[in-house]
Amino acid sequence: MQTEKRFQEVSPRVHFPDLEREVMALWAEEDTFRRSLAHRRGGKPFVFYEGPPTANGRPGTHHVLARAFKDLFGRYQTMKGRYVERKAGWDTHGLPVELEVEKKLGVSGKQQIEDFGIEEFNRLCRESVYEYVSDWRAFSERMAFWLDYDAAYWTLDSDYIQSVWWALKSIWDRGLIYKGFKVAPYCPRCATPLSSHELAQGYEDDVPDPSVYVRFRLKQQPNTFLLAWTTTPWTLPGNVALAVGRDLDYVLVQKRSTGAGSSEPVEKLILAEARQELLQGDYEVLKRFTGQELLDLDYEPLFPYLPPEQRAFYVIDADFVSTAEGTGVVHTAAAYGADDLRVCQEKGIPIRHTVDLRGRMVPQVEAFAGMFVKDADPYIIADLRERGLVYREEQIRHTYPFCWRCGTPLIYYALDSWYVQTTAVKDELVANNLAANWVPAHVRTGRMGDWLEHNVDWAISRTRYWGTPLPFWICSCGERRCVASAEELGLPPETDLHRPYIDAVKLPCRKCGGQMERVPDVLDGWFDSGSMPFAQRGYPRTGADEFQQTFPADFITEAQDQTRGWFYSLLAISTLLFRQNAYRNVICLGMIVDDQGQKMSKSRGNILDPTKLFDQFGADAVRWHFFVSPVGEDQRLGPKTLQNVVRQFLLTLWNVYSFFVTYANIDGFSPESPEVPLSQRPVLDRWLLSRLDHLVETVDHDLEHYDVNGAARPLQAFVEELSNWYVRRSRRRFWKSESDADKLSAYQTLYQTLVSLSRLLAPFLPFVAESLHRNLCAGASVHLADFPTASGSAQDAQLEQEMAEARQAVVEGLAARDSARLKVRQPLQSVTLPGEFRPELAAIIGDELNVKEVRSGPQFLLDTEISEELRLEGLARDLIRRVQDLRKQSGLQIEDRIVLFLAGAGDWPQVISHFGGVVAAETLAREVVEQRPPELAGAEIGEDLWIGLKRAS
RNA sequence: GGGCCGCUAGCUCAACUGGUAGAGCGCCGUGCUGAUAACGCGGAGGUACGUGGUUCGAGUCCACGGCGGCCCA
Repeated sequence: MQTEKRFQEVSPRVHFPDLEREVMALWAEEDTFRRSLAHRRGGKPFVFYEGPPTANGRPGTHHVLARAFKDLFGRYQTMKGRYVERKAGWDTHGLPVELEVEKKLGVSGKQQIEDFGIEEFNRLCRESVYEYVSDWRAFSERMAFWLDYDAAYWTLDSDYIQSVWWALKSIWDRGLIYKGFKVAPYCPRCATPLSSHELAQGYEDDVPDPSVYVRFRLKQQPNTFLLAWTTTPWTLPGNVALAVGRDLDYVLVQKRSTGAGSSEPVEKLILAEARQELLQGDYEVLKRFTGQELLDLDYEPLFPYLPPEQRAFYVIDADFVSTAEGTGVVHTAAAYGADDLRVCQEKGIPIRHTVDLRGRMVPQVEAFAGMFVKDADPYIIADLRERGLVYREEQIRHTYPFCWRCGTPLIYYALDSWYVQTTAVKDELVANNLAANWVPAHVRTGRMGDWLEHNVDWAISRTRYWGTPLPFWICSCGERRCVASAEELGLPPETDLHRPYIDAVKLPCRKCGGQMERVPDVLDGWFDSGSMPFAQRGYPRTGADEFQQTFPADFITEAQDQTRGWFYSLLAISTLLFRQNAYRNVICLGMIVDDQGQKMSKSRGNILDPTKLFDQFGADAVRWHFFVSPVGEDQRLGPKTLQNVVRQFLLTLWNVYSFFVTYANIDGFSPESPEVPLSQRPVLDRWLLSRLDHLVETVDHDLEHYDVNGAARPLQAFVEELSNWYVRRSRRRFWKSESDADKLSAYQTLYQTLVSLSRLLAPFLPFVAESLHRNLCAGASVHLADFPTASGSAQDAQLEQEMAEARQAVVEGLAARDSARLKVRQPLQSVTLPGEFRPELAAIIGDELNVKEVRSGPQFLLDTEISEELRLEGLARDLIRRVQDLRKQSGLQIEDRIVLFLAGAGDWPQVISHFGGVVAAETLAREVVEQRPPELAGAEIGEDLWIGLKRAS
């Protein structure tokens, strides 16, 4: 072996964030990502779809989770030889962007936006999107998420929009797009529906509202009334039905007569048996029955304002009826409740408004026309009271939503909405979902399957400004048309297709020759992102080949809140257009919660800033934490957890590596040295290589099957074994003076292990693995390397088993020493172990336990007798220990040779004469001199011994 | 109100299909160290969210309830 340093010196004290920045610089300089792509060009594609983050707001720690998983498989499959195109994408449309611009402008609500001007408003929305993109890119690069940003797709591009239009047109042509109503929380002052996100911001507790129990007279039994309850009397003029539960129990009751004589017939009331407590007075139950018997009974409308076009004003069955509150008979106003609307649509009951878009009663509701809904409440109650239809009235306090902008009480209101009739393909959706491999498996039939079982039509329109404009044109004659491209409108393909420009485009009506106008709504942003498999190619106008080669995806991953989001929109659109799912494998990740298990939110102030985590612990540490934590479950994350990852795993790995480099340089180890055949390597090496081969097998298999925990946890366990058993047991082999086959075998084994390990770890820890690999492999990037493959031939299950038994024997031996209060430095004569150990393992056991002989016998027995010879040897080992300390204190290098000076009395001369050679060998002393030179500092050990040393020249 | 997931040591989490509850961190004692931000051995620490049930046997299967998370209503 030569003495030149083959490997760059590695400090055991490493600062991972700094290391990562150095690696990033290297990647930038060498363009490693592109080279990794070019390297595999022509390989079988592995198709990954990037679920586009909303380019609005800064990245959070939950984004690290998803991006770590995305990156893991991209790198792994690349190393397996696949070509993994990783096209970035940006979700650029939607309400969050609009709200941000509203905030910037200090305007709120649709009226103010329109006053401000849609053109300028949308221009600012577009601008706002670009502001965050550089943040996102820097963040992603910092965590080593390799993605092709230069080829990113943008949902706001004209090409993208036209692909989406084409998709809508295809669905339109199948007859699966229709216009209907959708009930949404609505602010009558702002004249706008609110998203669930906005809704959540405006709830107030203890809001007073009227609570009214109303009599509905049965047509066939004018003396019998159904009792129904409402807290929104303004919806009563819109009543069209009463809902009961088919299987709930009801009673017919009558007040006990207080005496004879009254000629007035006594009224009978119907309500749920469980709700009788609300009755005022002494009632007797005349009859009990289930809701089934009430179905189809007609009742008298409370008001005459809605002459029915079809059957209405009768008792219907509904699954949402409960007896938790109210009467078990639910007043149903088709246009003012989501349940109401749904059940009326199912029953064919007509849906008509009694309230206009400003929240005022329409003219047809004569007595209350023009009143604001909340103002109309007392008048409506009074009207009913006068007619004897109010059974009971009071006030309640409950939680009620208000507009987060203006404080106006919200109402639930049916608005025109465009739908995709996904229920028409429900069976296909279910089947296509079942064809996908879900991780964790339960999501497939659980969360996702359940959602599909309860599938409702997809409301795709939004009455907003910044989004893909709906390509629907309507004529006053009723003719409707869907457009699939700019060309169809006579516009160049690169035209900005956003509002307001598109609003100005009128089309001639093919039917009546009149002018068709565009439906002013924009598209639900989920339709944008769910269209990405083809829209990112501009398909079908462009990119047909690329699309066909990259559909469906082999793999996607996002967090579980995407079940109803992207996971669904991809599935729904692909099913409608291509009759299959858009992805084959999907990992559904959990949410990030703080170390208290609470959701992270700005208002709680428990948000973890990922860049701070990267600066403190490094991105690899954060990534690794996610890979070993249970996939698909909530992830608790705090600084302590990450500190643990660094100390326990990353530093352990690093120190093994640093150890290797230190000694390999001292010894001039060359990776090209002729290989010691496996069969000739010592047992420890054969054991490690067997473990390694098993590890390769496990990691490869589990990554192939998307089992990230299954791959990461054994890696962590291996590093622990490597450090705390293999290296610990092998240290002497590395730093002994002679260069023999044993030493070479140790170097070759550890080198081979570290190289394989760095390749195994590359997808998980791209920075650390790169740093190791480059130094070990003459500057070659690990991300251009092949993933290790298990040979099988190195595996020796028998040996692994025996080693496990040997380690167990060591554990027991050390425990026995401890309870006999015999410190380990004191040699003992023998230990007797049950079972046979091959000599090499027996030697290891003897060394660990510091005993001269390892015998086999019927049971465990530690010989605790200390002979004079053993006692002196124990002193010798004390001496060695002292000298080593002094070496270290004196700042000597590990390989420095010394001259050792000893001056001792009592036992020491005898120790030196018996064991001086051993002491010299262990402490790298060229000579041992029994004198105390006055110029040497040295150290007094107890009363009888002085030691000193100097570097040998 | 509904669906899914989780609840195991102070904390973070394991335990293949039912078979004596484990690890890491933290704590205490001790040993070892040219062994690293260490490592070894020993110890303290558990009514497994609760209640019922199935079973020779339940952390594991079933039912009901509680708490947390996500989604839907």
